[in-house]
Amino acid sequence: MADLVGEYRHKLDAKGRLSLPSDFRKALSKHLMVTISPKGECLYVFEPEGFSAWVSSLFEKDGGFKSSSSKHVAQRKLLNSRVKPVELDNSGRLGISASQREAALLDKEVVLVGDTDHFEVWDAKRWDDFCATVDLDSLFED
Amino acid sequence: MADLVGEYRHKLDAKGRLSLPSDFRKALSKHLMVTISPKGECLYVFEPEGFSAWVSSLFEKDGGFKSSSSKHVAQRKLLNSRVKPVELDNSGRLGISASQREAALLDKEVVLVGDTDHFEVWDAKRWDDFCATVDLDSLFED
DNA sequence: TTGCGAAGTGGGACAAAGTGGGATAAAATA
DNA sequence: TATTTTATCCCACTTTGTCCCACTTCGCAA
Repeated sequence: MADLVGEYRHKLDAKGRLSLPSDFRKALSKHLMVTISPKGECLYVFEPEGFSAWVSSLFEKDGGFKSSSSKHVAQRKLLNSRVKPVELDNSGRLGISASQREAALLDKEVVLVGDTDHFEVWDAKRWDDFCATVDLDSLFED
Repeated sequence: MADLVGEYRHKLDAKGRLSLPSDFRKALSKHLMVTISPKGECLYVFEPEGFSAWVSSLFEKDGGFKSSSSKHVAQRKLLNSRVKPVELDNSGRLGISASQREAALLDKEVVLVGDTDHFEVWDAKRWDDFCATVDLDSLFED
């Protein structure tokens, strides 16, 4: 699979359609999974296998504990309920449902952010605010 | 079989009919099995094979204990008594009996939740309450 | 600069999905 | 049997999504 990187500022049209950067389009298949990020601040877009792998990875941290506990069953159910399969149209756009747009507060101006195995869709202003909170300088201090 | 995911808000009409999301309809046959969830908080909808597999799976956890014990016989009997076969009508809707509607406290506003091999039917408010109790943040703590 | 193709955007026309309700047939009650 | 009730079938309305085409912008090359 791909290695998605970069930030792209695109527009969501009146019908909720979002055209992907051509780099993303080349790296991904036409079948994608869109889900609300766990904290609800943006949307994640995966390929189907990537989504499954991501969910699984969330449950492997507790040292191999299998998903039998009722807490994990509920978490898994919620994660699965929030994902929606979508297909790209003939112009390479994906339709984002009204409920998902609302959940991530997406307006017209959005930012697509590559993050290795998936990309994220942010409201432009929200993304700018997020960037402002990240302190890169501390990486270079001694 | 299918891989049912996603959350869909639909309405139960005055006759107790429920239209399925087209994604579910594509993934399932017209013959379905509706049963009250063990805890009674919603309905489960399976394909016939899926229902059988689910019941069987419930009895495999006790470390290979076969269903010979009278307790298991009774449990199996009860589970089978609570399931009702239904067929989709020509518009892709399934009729939910009055008794099952009551059991799961289904009113007009319901939520269909995909969960891999089956989907669940929740009263909308009840589902929202359930979601609110699930803590996803703990999956991301270290 | 001009021409060309690819990328991003917008919108109209049509089809499908979800919903509601009336008419008819089957079942239940008296 | 007559009457009420329940369920099934069919049609219709409204909304949403899909498909297709067109316009614009940008970059690259002749």
